[in-house]
Amino acid sequence: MTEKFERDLLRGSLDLMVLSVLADESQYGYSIQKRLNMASGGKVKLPAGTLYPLLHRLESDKLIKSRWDDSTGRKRKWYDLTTKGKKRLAAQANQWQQYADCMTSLIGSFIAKPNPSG
Amino acid sequence: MTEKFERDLLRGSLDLMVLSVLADESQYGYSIQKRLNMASGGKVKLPAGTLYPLLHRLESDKLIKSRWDDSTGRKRKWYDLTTKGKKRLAAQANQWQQYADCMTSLIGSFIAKPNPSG
DNA sequence: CACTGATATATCGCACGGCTATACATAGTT
DNA sequence: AACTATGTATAGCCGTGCGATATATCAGTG
Repeated sequence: MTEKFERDLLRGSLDLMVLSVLADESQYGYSIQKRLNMASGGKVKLPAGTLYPLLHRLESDKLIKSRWDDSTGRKRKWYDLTTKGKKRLAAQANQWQQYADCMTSLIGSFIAKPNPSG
Repeated sequence: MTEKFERDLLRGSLDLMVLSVLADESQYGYSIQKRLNMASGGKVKLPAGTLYPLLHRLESDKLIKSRWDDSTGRKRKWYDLTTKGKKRLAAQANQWQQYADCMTSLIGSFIAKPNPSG
């Protein structure tokens, strides 16, 4: 039943989502994909064609850093937040909250007119 | 002090904002621009190059309909929600709320770890 | 051994939409 | 005349989510 969110809705918040997951602990691409899917109740289904370019972008922006590791049997590229990434995460989270509050009040002020009859 | 929201953050919700404003009463482009700016506390500053193409898109999608009127002295293009637009507005508002709730819990679950020490 | 499906990463190129720049017209003020 | 606010419009740039595609390993099954 759970539908995917529309692409435009995700735009601008995918970075924040990925940064958030990495705040918890080291992750590799595939695990990020699974965790976001789980944590969102199946609403966030990041295709590989979205995820990997995104990770490359975050890394080139020095927000995350990577290391290859195959000591666990599987060859995986692990990611961690940099100091810059942690700051960005805090800023983005704060900014998103402001945005969400703004949207909610905006929608409410025009749609949900107070009902005078109780 | 009030900063503009980033473009990617707005993406996917601008339609909803405009639809919301029109739910209140008939508006023309310029008035929509001003009302969104006021209602958001200066956070939403829609450039004309964003607003008018957006309105044209909504109209070609039959979500709003327009009429020119210069009886008030100024030549303005007034917009109203269509029936389809009202349905879309309700659906979009609902979808946005789900998305916002999801994002909030998602961010919270990874960042704000519960503090065991109280 | 062959086949299937999950795991794991990567890139190409399309589609879409917000925004800058630019344009044009009218009304009111200095 | 000049300037500002009002009012609408379009061309083209640019970033990014995504489908399609490619490649490789591992586990389980027939």
